[in-house]
This record gives sequence, C-alpha cells and structure tokens, in this order.
Amino acid sequence: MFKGPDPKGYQPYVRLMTTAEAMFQENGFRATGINALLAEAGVARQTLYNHFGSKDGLIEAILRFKSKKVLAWLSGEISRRQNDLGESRLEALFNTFGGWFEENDFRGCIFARAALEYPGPDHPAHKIAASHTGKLFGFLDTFSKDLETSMPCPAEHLLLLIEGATSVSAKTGAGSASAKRALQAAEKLLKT
Amino acid sequence: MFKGPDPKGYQPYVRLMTTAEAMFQENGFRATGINALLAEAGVARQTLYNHFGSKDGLIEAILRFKSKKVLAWLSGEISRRQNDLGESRLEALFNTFGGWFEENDFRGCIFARAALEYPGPDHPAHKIAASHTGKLFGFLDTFSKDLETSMPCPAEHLLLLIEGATSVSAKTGAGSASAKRALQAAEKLLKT
DNA sequence: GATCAAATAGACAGAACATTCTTTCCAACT
DNA sequence: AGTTGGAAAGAATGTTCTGTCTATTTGATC
Repeated sequence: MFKGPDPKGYQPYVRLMTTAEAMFQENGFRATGINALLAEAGVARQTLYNHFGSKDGLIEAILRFKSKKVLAWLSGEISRRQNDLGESRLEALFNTFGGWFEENDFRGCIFARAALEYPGPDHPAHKIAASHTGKLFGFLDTFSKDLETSMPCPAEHLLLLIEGATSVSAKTGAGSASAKRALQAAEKLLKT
Repeated sequence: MFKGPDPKGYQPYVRLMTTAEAMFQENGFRATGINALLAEAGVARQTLYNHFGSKDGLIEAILRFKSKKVLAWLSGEISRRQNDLGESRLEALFNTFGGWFEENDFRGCIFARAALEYPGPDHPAHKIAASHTGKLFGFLDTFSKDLETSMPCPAEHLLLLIEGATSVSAKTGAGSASAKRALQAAEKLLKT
C-alpha cells in the first residue's frame, strides 16, 4: 500500500471522496462503517480525521460535492440529449432522470436518503438535502423560463413529478417507466 | 414494572409494536437500537426475540402492519373529508396527505425510508416497501375509477404526484404546500 | 543532507450493537 | 396444590462502531 505524502497532490482525499460517494450511495450512511470505507479506499484512518474531522464531516462533504455534481450533470445531460438525440427540452429533462433510474447500480436519491436517515430538520445532512432540493427547484425554475407555456407554476409541478418518479423508482425498481409517465404528465400540464 | 403473563392478553407484544412504530418513524431503523426500544417499551429483551425472532423480524412486522394501517386510514380519511368537510374526492385525497405532512412529528414516509435504508431489492424490508407502493397504486386505481375523466392513466399520475409531494415535504418541510401544488396539477390533468 | 508536512500502520479505548442465556417470578389452568 | 407458560431482569456474548493516539515512512522543499 502507498505510503508517505501524496506525490500528485490529493490522492488520499480523492480516493476517500470517491469511495465514500460510492458506498454511501450503495448502502446508505449509517450502514457504511468507517472501517469498511477505509479498507475499500486504501486510506489510513487518521487521514480521514485529518481531512474531515469526523464521519459526519465526511458525509457533509459528500453531500455538498454531490449537490454541485448532480446539478452540473443535469444541465450537461439535458443539453447533450437535445443536441445528440434531438429530444425536446422537456423530453431531455425527464429522459435524463429515466436514464439514471435505469443504471444498474441505481439505489435511489442520496439526498432523499440523507433526509430520511437523519430526519431531524436541524441535522446538517438533512439541511444539505433540503438545500439541494431548493437548488434543484431553482434549476427547474430557470429551466422552465425558456419553456413557452401558460402553465401557472411549472417548476413546482416539474419538481413534484421528478421527485415522485425518483421515489417510485427507488422503491419498486420501475426504472425509466416512471420517468416516461412523468414526462407524459408534464406534457399534458404544459399544454394547459 | 409489569411482571408475569399479561392479564389482558398481549400487552408486551402491543407495547413493542407501538413503540417500535413510533421510534422507527421518528429516527429510522438503523438509528433505533434494541436497547433504547426495549427501555422505552418497558419490555424484556427476550420477549422481543420470542415474538419476532430478530430486529429484522420486528421491522418486517412493523412494515406489514403499517401498510394495512395506512391504506385503511387513507380511505377512511378521504371519506371523512368528503362527508364532514364537503371536499371533492380529489381534494380529499390530496388534503389527506397534506394533513399528514402538517403533523408536527412528520418525518417522511416509512416505506420510502425502508427502501432507502435497505436499498438491496432482495432485502425483506425493501420488498415490503415495494409491495406497499403496489398496493397504494391499486388503491389509486380503484379510486380513480369513480373519477370521471378522460385522463389516460390517472392512477400512475396520481401516484407520481403523491410520492413527489411526500418526498419534497420530507426533505424541505414544505408541509401541505406541496400537497396543494400536487392537487393543482392533478386537477389540471383531470380536465384533459 | 536536513527538515517538514502528509500519509501509513496498527494498537487502543469506549461505547453501542444485536443476540443468547440463565434465573426469577407470577398468573392462570389442571 | 402443583404444573406450566409467558414475561421480566439482567448478566454475558462477541461483534462493530467511531474516534484517538503513537510511531513510522515517505516525498517534496530548502
């Protein structure tokens, strides 16, 4: 195993982040022990505490990181689908989520999990989950500005449909089917 | 503390169930330890294992019990709101959920939590969560039969909106506001 | 070559965890 | 009166958990 300071800069930090992201994603926060995490990442125990202070600190870092990553991925993927696949804006939005649901390692939304594993509204992880939902709403709000429609509050409705599809997929493994239904509903609402 | 066999029949079993329901609801499954649970219920350790075999067994029992309870409560509450408050069927449906979101001890849906705390699709708890979603869909399906509409697949859309509102409320504490939005969307979809 | 910061290995503490076990106790039934 | 079954109480199991501490090693910098 590797020893000494990192020649390339932040390898242990990065390895920690990526494995934590993967393991929290796969099994949840409480179910993922520090020991297993460190073994998987090939990182020393102290390194974790030097960087993050505690397991909770690591969780917060992961959630903050993920929030940015998700929003960036979202707008990128939407553009990509519009350009490469010729999908409409709305199609691209829901199909992006549909594609996510179809991934074979899909285990639900990490922010929903954070909010439910730490249900106290004052818990840092819960707060980040709430804040991410706010940012997603903001994204949908500007997203729906370009959407020519007389729909009264498009972002609210889009958020509901997306969250619903995500939740249903996480529970039943319905995959992209629920995203298709959500798209159907959104299209109907748009034409109002 | 109480001793000996139960004069009224199943008090320890019942106390176990009710406290487990409350504590799993409040803090989650993994976060709720057996010791705290037993202390809160005032029940002996062995009694739990005699009745349920394991903590997982207790969790399964709670989820199965809750599934029936929720569906019964749902139809009861809908009828009540129609009769007592003069709400329409659709209003009653969403306002029932809205009322739930407003409860001060609302911490999200216990089935969503089960599915996310035990994300493996083969885990018993996850399966029960999936099955409950199926039953909720069934309920919405018969519910929407009486709903005169040309809406193509009403139950699917209603499920998406309800799940969405529940998920958003659990994360942001939006309360009944998200239920109102969902109702708004459902009404729009209905008129199609 | 010496120094310094960062990472490693691993022991360790202390708590919490689920589960098993034994013993005691009491109420109901025979 | 004696037996039985369910429950209580709590000790003991072994595991896992987070977090701390120490000592060592490494690579980069001066």
